[in-house]
Amino acid sequence: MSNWEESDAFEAAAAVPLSQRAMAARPAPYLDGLNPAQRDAVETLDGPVLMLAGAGTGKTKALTARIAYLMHTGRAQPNQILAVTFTNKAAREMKNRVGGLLGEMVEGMPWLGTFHSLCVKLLRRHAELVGLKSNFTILDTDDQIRLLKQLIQAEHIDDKRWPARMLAGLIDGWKNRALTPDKVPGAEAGAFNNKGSDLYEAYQNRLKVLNACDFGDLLLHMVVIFQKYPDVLAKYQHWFRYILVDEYQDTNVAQYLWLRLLAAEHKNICCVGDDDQSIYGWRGAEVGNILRFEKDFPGAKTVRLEQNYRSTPHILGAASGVIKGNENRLGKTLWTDQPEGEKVRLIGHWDGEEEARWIGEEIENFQRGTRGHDPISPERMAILVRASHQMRAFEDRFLTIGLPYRVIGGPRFYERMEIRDAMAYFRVAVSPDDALAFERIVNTPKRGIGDKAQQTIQMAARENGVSLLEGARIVVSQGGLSAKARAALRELAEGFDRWSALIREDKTSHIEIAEQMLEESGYTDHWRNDKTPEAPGRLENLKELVKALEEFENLQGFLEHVSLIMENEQEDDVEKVSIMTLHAAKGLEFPVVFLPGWEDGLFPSQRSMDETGLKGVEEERRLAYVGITRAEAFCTISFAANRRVFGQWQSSLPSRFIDELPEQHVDVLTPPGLYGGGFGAAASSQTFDGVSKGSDLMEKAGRADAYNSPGWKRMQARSAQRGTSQPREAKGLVIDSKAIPLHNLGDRVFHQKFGYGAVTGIEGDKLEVAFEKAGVKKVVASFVTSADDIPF
DNA sequence: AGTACCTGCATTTTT
DNA sequence: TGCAGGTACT
Repeated sequence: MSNWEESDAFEAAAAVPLSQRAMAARPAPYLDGLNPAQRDAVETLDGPVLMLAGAGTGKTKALTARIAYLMHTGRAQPNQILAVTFTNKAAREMKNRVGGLLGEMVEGMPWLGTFHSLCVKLLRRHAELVGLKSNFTILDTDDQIRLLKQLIQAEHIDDKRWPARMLAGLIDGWKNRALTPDKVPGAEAGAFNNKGSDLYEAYQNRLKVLNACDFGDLLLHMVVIFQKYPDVLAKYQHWFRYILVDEYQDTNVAQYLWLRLLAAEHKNICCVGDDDQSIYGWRGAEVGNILRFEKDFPGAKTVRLEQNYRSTPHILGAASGVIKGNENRLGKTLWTDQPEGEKVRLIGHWDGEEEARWIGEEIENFQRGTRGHDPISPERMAILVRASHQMRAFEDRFLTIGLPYRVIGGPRFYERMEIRDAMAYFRVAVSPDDALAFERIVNTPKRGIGDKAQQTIQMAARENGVSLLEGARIVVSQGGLSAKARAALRELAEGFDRWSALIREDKTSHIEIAEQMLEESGYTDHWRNDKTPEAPGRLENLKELVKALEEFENLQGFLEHVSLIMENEQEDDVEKVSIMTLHAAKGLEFPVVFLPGWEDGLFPSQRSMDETGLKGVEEERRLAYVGITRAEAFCTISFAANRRVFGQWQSSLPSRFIDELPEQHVDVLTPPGLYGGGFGAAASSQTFDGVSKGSDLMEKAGRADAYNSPGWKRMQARSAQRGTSQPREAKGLVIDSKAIPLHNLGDRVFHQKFGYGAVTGIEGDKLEVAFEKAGVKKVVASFVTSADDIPF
C-alpha cells in the first residue's frame, strides 16, 4: 500500500498551455486581500501542499480562493475538483464562499462535500462491488446498537457484561482504521469476550442482508473497492485533478487511505489543517496524518499561515505558551498586528456555584459596557466547558438571573426524519398554509401523489391564491388527477379538516389530537409496516415526541418551542450567551470567552489521562489552545477549589495548564471569596447573599487543601504582588444580596421560565418553589413575582 | 402494554 | 446528584 513512498519525487509541473497562462495573468479579485502566505498557498497549484493554518489565520479564505483560482485559470473543470470537509456546515460555508467569488460556477461543484456524503455518492454507483444494492440504507447509531444487541444475544453472550455500545465502539474503531473483519489484528480480535472479530463479521453480513451500512462503512467500503478494483480507482484518480481537504488533522486512517488512493495520479492534493487543533483523537482522528504529510506525499510544500486576524497579542501569547508544552507538533508562531488589548484574566473561586455566579455578573458587566469598553451584546460571548455536565451550573444560574443563553450542540432529536414528518403534520393542522410542511407530508406515507400531482396542486393553489391544502381541495373538487390520487388527497384534506376543527374547539387534549393525527394519517402505520431495522426506533421516537407534548399547553406552544430549538442551531434573533463544549467551539470565535472549570481531573480530564496517558494530556492541551484562541478580545479562565461531582463535594487543584500560562499575558483577579485577604466568615457573609454561610464553610473547610497547592499559592502571591483591586468584583456582588423578604411560605408565585408554583422554603434571597410544571427549584427571590401581580 | 421502581453509571461527537 | 435502561409488577 505504499507505492507512494517508493515513487520518486514528482516531476516538475507539466507545462501550462499559453492560453491558460494568459488567463491566469488577468486580474483575479479573489487574490486581492490575501497576505503573502495565503497567496502562496493559493498559487501553489501543482503537487502536494500542506497548508498549516493556525487558528484565525484565514484558512477558509485561502481555501476558497484556491478553488476560485483553479477554476479561473482553467486548471480544472468545477466537477474535477474534489473538496472534502468534515461537517455539512463547513461544506455549506465553502460552497457559499466559492459561490460568492465565482457566481454560478459552484453549481457545477458536485464533489464538494463531507467525506461521508461524497462516499455515499460514490458507493451508490459501485454498491454491488461490496454486496450492496445502490439503494442501500444508512443506519444511525441507534440502529447500529440495536442490531449489535441482537447479534450479541444470538451468541448467548451476557449483554450486560458485554454491552452493545462497547462492541459498537470497537467496530467503529476498526472501521476508522480501515480494518475489515479479516484484517483485525489477532490481539484485538479476541476483544469482547473473545468474540470481537466474529461479531464484527456477523454484523457486516447482517448489514449486507439488510442492504444497509453504517457511517463507518461508507468510507471503509470505498477504500475496499478502490483497493480491490484498480480500474474503478483509476477512473476517479484520473478524474479528480485537484483535491482539497479541510481539517486534515481530524482525518482517520480510512479517510487518509481514501485520499491517498485518489490523489495518486495527479498528486495535486492540498490539505489544510492545524496539528495544534487536533482534538478528535478519541474518535479515530490521527494527528499523525498531518505530522507525516511531507513523508506521505514526497515533494510536498508546506505553507504556514501564521498571521492571526482574530485575537489580541495577549490572547495569542497565552495560547502559544500553553501549546508549547506539547512535544509532537509541527510548530508555528502566530502573530498579529493588532493592538495589545487586555491580558487573559485568571480567577479562582471557592466552588462551582460561585464561579457561575461570578461569570453571570461579568457577562452583565460586559453587556453594560463597564470599565471603558463599549457594551457587548450577549451573543458575542461564550462559555466553553470541557464536559457538558458543567453546563448545568450556568444554565441554573442564568435562568435564575434571567440572562438569555443558548446551549449549542444538544440532542439532535428534532432533526430526525420521523420527528420532522410528525411535526409537519402538526404544522399543517395548526397553520394550513405552511407550504413546506404540506409538501413534506403530502406523500408521506406514500399516497400515490407524485411529482405531477403535486405540481397540479401547486398550480391550483397559485391560480387561486390559496394555500396548498386549499389548492388540493380545489383539485379534488374539480375532478383533476387520477381517481386514486384524488381519493387519497380528499382523505388527507378531510383529515386536516377534522384535526384543525379539534384544535379550534379546544375540547380535546392536544396530546390526543396529535396521536389521532399520526394514527389517522397512516403515518404510524407506515412505520409499523416498515421492515427495515430502523423502523422500531422511529416508532419509539414518535412516542417520545408525543410525550414531549405534555410539557406544553397546546400544539402551537410546542411548535414555537421546537422552532426555537431548531433556530438555535442556526442564527437567532434574540441575543443570547452561548454555552458549549470546547469541542463544539472549534472553528467559532467570540469577542468574549469564558473558560471555566480549569481543574486537574476535570480539565485535563482524568479519564483522558488514564486512558491515553501523555497522548491524552497533549490532546487536552490542544483543547486548551482551541479554547483560548476562540477569544477575540477578552478571555477569562477560571477554576473552583470545590465542586459537586455526582452529588459529592470534591476539592481539586487548579489545572496544570494554568501554570503553563505565561505570566506576562495573564492578569490574576482576586476572587470574591478572597475579599480582604483571606477566607472565612467575613468573606462569606459579605459576598454571598447577606446570610451567613458559616455552616457551609465548616462543611467545606476540611477540603480546602487545594489552597496549599502551588498553583493557588502562586495565584495569591501574584495578586498580592500586583495589588489587584477588588471593587469590580464587589460591585456586582452587592446587587443580588438585597434580599428583602417579599414572599412567605405557601405563597403562590410566578417565574418567567418555570411558570406558577408555591413557595416551600426560604433561604436568604433564595426561594425553594414547587412549580406546577417544572417541579421543585431554587430561585432567587427577585425573579419571581407574587402570582397576584400577574396582569391577566 | 404501560408504569413504577431500582440499579448502575457518569468526557469530548460528526456522519 | 440525576438519568437511562432494565426489571417486575399491574
